[in-house]
Amino acid sequence: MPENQFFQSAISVNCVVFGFDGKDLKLLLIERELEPYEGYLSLPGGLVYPREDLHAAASKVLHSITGMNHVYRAQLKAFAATDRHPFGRVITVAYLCLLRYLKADLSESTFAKSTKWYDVANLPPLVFDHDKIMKVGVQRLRENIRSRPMAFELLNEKFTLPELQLLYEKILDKDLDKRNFRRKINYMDFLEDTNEIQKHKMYRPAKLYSFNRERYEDAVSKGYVFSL
Amino acid sequence: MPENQFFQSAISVNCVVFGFDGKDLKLLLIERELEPYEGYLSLPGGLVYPREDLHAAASKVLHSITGMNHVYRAQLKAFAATDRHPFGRVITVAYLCLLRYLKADLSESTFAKSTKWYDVANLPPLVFDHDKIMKVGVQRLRENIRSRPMAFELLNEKFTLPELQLLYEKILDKDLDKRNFRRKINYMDFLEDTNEIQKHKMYRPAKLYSFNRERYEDAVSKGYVFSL
DNA sequence: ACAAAAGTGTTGACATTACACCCATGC
DNA sequence: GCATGGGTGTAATGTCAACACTTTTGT
Repeated sequence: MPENQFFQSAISVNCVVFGFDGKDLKLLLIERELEPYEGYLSLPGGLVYPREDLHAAASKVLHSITGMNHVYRAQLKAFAATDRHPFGRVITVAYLCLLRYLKADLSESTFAKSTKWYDVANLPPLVFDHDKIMKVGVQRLRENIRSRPMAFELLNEKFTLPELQLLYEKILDKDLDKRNFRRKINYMDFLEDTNEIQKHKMYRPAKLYSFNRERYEDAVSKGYVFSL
Repeated sequence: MPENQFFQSAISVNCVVFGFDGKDLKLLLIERELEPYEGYLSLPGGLVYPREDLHAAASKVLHSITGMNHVYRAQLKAFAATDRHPFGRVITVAYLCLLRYLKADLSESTFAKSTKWYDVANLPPLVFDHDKIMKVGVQRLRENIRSRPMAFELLNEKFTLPELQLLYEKILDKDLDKRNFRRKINYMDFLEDTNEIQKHKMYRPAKLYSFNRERYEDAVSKGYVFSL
């Protein structure tokens, strides 16, 4: 017998969505189309239906604003301050999401007035407690990027080592030594030289590499631990 | 205007409570006094009142079963499978809790038939998805114990180095080298020799140390990172 | 004096840092 | 041929792992 005072909360998901445009780390934000705070900037998210799974709800949000499926997402943290939402008790579970910047189609978004990428280094204020959520997301990304192969989710399937290094530098907010960085890369035999090179550059083009997930998983099962 | 179909969920907290008896890593479990699953073993927890904060709810649970306040607790993860509770949609936020084994008074518990410590290495089955939650807790403890000063929450204010080392060995489930372990300890000047020694031992007694949190925080603010 | 666990340093292997020049391309 | 960023090795330093004996206590 449910005690009714308890079954009166709502559950939502919010996505801290990172992208990389080749120069800066970006965060995907929407201009809210619904009350409360219509027109203000917010993390993408939505209420979770009574019979809906959280991962599925996060996927739905991501699909609706980017047109993409199977995007990397990991649970970040639950935020449940009693006063975080004006309509009542809404507990939100935040997800850390990574996707390939260029593949996101931001035009077909249905529940936002606009969906845009913003520089993580220079973010506008957000509604509710989304500033706090975003900060936890940035910190988690920073903590995990060196011990997990997350960066490859943000780059194209084929990427160059200068791109990879710059991404690490932007996330960690510090410069890395090119030769030391590349030495570590060379130990990773799941990073494959595609024998292709970049085109349309005004200077020496870089080699293109790809991340072979099967070989990575195989190495992990043999005790390998990622470290960059 | 709230859409009512959304405001029908309940929020609960569950605590993965670790202790250390000097020999083995322990988990605190209760025998449920309420339906569903009355009499079965479960993580301590409870529903969160509409105007109650999650941290406060976790504190309340911990106080009610141990008589202790100000116990270490950190949010672990939210669990929200649609079918995890027979009475309806109940999202639970799990907390990782650490406390001093001997200080817990398990006699005065009000909402459980019994509250007992169980060996983490040899646990009975638990209700709902609590097995899964417990496993995430054990894994998180393992991941974090080397990079955060968490072990001192599990030991008495004054502890010996053999105790500390054994605790690490139980959590990491591997033997550590005594001399290498102690060398790292010696670098930590926030671990203070109390100039006292153990008593009532049939062999050479060990020195007692204490963790000076102020000095630790001070070192952290100067860029120190804990590592053991 | 014996049993049991506490306490103590050195060495070699490995990983990390610092550092400067030549190379390939488009214009 | 020049401007631009891509690509490459080595030496010094710091960190980590392996290893055995002496000390202190209670009985």
